Amino acid sequence: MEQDPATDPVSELETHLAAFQREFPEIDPQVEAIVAALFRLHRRMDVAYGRQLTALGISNAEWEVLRTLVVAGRPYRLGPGELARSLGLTAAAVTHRVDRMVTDGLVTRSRDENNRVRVIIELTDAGREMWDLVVREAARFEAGLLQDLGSGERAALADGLRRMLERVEETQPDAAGRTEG
Amino acid sequence: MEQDPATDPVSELETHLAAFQREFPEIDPQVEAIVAALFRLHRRMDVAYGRQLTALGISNAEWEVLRTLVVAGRPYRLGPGELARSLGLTAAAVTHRVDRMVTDGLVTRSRDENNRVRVIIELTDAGREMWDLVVREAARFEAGLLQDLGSGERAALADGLRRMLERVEETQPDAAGRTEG
DNA sequence: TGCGTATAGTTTAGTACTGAAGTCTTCAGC
DNA sequence: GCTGAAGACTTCAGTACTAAACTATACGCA
Repeated sequence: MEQDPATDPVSELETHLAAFQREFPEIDPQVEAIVAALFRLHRRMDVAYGRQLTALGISNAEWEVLRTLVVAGRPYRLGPGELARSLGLTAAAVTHRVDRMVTDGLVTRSRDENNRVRVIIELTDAGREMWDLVVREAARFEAGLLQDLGSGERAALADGLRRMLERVEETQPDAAGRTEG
Repeated sequence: MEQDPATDPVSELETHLAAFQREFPEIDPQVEAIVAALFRLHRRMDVAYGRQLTALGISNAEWEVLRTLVVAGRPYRLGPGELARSLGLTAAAVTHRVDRMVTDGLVTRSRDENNRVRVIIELTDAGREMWDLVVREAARFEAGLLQDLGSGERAALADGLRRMLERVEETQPDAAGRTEG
């Protein structure tokens, strides 16, 4: 990775973009810059969240389930099938995750007595408290990432991302979004 | 998820943001909007890339290895250790991935005769051709996502993402970035 | 030359996921 | 109220990963 100091790219992102220009000159560098920054940023944030979660004693998988239940609203109950759709997982994976979370006391699993085919996964008080804890930590971290940007710049960023998201949702309609972020 | 039509959010993103405001009113909604859009966009794009790759006959894992070799530049050779660092995987995982890719004819594995501890993973012509094919498809897709945005808007988006990335790299220095995107 | 340590990569054991097969509950039709 | 089909979840078999143990080569130094 050693390079001539005069042209040494400052970041790994620049190295990547330079390599792309070298290998594929006909690709629009601005498009590639946006996509590459987006993927790198996501990756880094994901790693950072993982660390925070580990420090707080839960896994990323458990956190996703907690968040999905909270976003669903009171009384914080969903079936395995609903969870699977929201999380973009198979029902089998949800069965395994919920097994672990019941052991950890974050959720309970019970049969719906009105319709015994259905299973109800419900957030416990401990689960809700864990959620609060994680969200506060994450919000602090996220605010830090954006601290350099003024209100107008944030609005421009949010707008750009939203418009890309609308496009991708049009283009790829059935790729059900897991409740991420 | 049924809601009053008058306030029915148009997208799943808005549902998520509304839920966050409801459950956690003290969080800055603009920050949450940026982070949530970013994660959703990444997820959708990831799914879209996965489909393209499947259609072209390789997996996402194989694609990551091809890209890392190409970005490294001619003669498109790296050792398992370098690949592991770039990809954010363990050396063990690289061993397994390369096993599959050798079978598929995308790369070759050989000993460095000057230093027999080292193993050289080298892109084959077939691997390079596959890379070209994938990049062209991906570039078309990415350009489509950005087609609504003017040059100034793209610059603002790229700038915002880059500044977030710089921040996260400062805050989380050792989370080596895999060569993603 | 030969020993000890460091380095590069592979193998092994264990975890989390997927797709498919299986189990149990409900409901419609007779 | 029995039977068959449909639906919701779980179990099973297989895949890809990680951490840790292992193997083999290289290097420093007497």
